[in-house]
Amino acid sequence: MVDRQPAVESSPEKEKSLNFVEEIINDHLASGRFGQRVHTRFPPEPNGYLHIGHAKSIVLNFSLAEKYGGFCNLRFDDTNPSKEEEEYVQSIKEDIKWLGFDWEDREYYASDYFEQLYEWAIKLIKDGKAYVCDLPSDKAREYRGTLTEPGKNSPYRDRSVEENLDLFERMREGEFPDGARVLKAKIDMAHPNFNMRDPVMYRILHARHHRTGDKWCIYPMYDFTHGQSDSIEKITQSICTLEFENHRPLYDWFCEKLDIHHPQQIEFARLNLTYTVMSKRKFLILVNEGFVSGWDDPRMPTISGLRRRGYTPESIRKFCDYIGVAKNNSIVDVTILENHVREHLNAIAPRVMVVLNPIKVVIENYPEGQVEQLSAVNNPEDESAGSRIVPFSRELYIDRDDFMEVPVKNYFRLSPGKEVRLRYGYIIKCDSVVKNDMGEIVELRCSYDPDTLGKQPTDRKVKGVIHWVSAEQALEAEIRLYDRLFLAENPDKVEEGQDFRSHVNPESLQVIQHAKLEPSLKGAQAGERFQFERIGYFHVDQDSQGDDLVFNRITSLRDTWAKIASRS
RNA sequence: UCCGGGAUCGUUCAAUGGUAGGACAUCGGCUUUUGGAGCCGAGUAUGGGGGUUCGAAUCCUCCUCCCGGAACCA
Repeated sequence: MVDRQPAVESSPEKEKSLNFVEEIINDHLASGRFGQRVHTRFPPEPNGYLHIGHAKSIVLNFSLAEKYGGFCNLRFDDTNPSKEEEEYVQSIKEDIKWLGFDWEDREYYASDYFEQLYEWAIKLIKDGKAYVCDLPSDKAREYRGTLTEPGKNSPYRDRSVEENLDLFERMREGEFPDGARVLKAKIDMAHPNFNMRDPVMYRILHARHHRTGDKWCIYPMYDFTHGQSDSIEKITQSICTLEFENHRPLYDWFCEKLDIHHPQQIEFARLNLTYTVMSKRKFLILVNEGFVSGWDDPRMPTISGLRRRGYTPESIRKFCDYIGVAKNNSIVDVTILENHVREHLNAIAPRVMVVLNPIKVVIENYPEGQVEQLSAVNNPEDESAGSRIVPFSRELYIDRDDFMEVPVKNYFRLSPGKEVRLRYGYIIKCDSVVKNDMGEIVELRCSYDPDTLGKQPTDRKVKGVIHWVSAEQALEAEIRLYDRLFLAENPDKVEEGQDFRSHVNPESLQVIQHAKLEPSLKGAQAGERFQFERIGYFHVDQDSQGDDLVFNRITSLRDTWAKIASRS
């Protein structure tokens, strides 16, 4: 494979400091350990959906390859047929593509290496470095020793090479039931690192594999697969998470004993986020017990959940880049993620006016039947986004939050006798309040100042600006207001006898059925994102059917007023 | 308890023997037809003790705390 040109150097005056992985790579480059090559890989097990934590690894591996002009492979670590499925392969590929990365033709599967792995196992047996062990798993556990006591040698440890070869071949032939025998590496039962106490290389598993079918009934373990797969693919830096640190000596042992290309394993801290959980097991509980609607529920930190929520791939990539890579366990504040999507959407999302919780406004001095077409800017951050027309008429809707019968201090929206600016429109004044028998406000009677369209009155200052929708032309839609799934910063921190379930936010989803939308939203397509002015960013959900639109709240706008109001 | 890691503002990442810095969060101000966005400013950190050095977050040493490890999972 030819090397690519490194990505264009960023401006030298703004030199970004290197993370520890880049420092290691630079050392390798300087020493020439792998020539001048950088070749990484992202190695998911196809046994679940990808989440934001995987995104960190994906971004790291692919970006490093790009930065150094190398390559990044996609390799499925599919050595456990009892847990893996084709469905997951597809979703993983889709998620990586959506994030914006391309593995080109380098899509590999550990299962493609099974034959080579088998031959390498034979070699180790012949070299006296592996043996077939008949100890059942519970016995094997006893022989392994404990944290403080060394293990002891299996009684099968000194079988002859011939016997081992014979037994291992018969394991492959399917002569023995699951669990009857394993192939182990002969290392050191007294090693302080458990992974070196004669680790299992192969187990018997009469299970159908999603790619190799029934060809095999013995499957290699992770430790006997991963390093060699890296080796076969001529990987240079094999980047994984911290929990594999203890496996590195074994990774190195196999490469050495097999005398094959030997990549450098480098471990980094996985991503943790506040107010969420990040494990397949917990996702499964959330889905199975109905806390969420599925793996792609917009509250889930899965890639598919974030996608459905409306997050942009750019913002996720930028976030991953921003949080950096290090070895200390950290919990990243989820607001940092939210800020990244806000920042991106602020630049690209068209603005529209939507009233979530409508209250009718009648402008009594505005002619009945008259409709004015007002011009509204699509995106103040992007002049090229142009403008659109919004109809204005005698009857409108405004949000309930934008009116207070008895205003609190510093409230500068609408209240009796007070004025407010209708965004892109006129200044109106609330003259009276209409209530029903229950005392609930059903309507506001107002008057408008015709001389305030596009200009500020000279005799007074009107500070408040609110959004609105013309009643007759309004569209209706379902709006799903998503909030964080957990109320606790760390959902796993619980009282005795409880678990993360007890921290689930019962109000993480609030559905609004008949929100009022400005008519320009007609024809909005699933996947489009908008800023509802003064409210937040919203994504047209796939549940939308033609004119029956469904919007997901991606994230709210920063709400300074809410902050002030909640303080008092 | 054994082995392997880790410890810097509230959070996260820098500073690689030479003024501890940025971002987010917080607080204050300016500006604004989004209480949005933007702009300006403020406060807050080297886990602890010893040592080396003119000088230590950085090197040495002892201690403390946190994380991971005893699947025929990855």
